[in-house]
Amino acid sequence: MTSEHGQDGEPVAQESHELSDRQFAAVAKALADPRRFGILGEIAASEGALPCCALSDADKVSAATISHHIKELETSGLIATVRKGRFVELVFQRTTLDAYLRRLSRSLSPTS
Amino acid sequence: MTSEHGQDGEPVAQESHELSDRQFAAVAKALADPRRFGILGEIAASEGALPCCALSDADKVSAATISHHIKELETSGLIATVRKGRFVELVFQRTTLDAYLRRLSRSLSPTS
DNA sequence: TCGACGTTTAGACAATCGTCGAAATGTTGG
DNA sequence: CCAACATTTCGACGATTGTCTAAACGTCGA
Repeated sequence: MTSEHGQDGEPVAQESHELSDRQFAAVAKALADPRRFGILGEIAASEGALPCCALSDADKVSAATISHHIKELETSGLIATVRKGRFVELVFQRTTLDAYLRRLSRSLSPTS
Repeated sequence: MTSEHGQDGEPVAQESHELSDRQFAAVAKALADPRRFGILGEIAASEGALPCCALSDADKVSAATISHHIKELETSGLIATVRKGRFVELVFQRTTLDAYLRRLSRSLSPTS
């Protein structure tokens, strides 16, 4: 599953557009856990793609926990996943992060 | 105005510098709850200061809950509180938000 | 084919979280 | 002084979360 997880028919898009309220909340929540943020940082650093098992956290927590965090990052739109045989490539979605930063700035700016 | 109150003994006070790892995590967590983010938005909107009881959420949840969120926002450094008689003035700390945005951008940028 | 490997799912558990009501604290005005 | 008000603290509750183990799934190589 390389796409998203909308549940009420509202698709969770990852264009350079604005984030829906739901996706904005999902991104904020995804960034709130230090371990998850660390994983995201690693994915963002290795621009391109890397499999789950290459994450440095892979030997700090169980595979199930990694999978859980990956799913949450994907649901929020911060990363995309691409199956490559046995592996799953993790791709950072910078557009989502940028949209989050924009909305955060905008919705807390004095002229809002 | 740009320098924090010199001799108050207020807990969290930081310049427009970098956030510590702990404060970065605290800000991320503080922003992760929609209601708390809404409260922060209201505080940021009324640039200057407003008391807790003036928050629009004040009639949606109990006073205890408001107080809890206020404390979390204050602990993270996103707002400051100033007692004004019976009231507590809430002051948005834009420098903290800006520092958070900067660190978020920087730590997820390709050249990190 | 079969077994090893990467990943996901299911189920469970403790910790944390958002919320509440009630009581306490502190402050102002009559 | 006292009553009303703003806020905080306390203790509790259900929901969510991060984590685990065990099992299942899917894919490759020998």
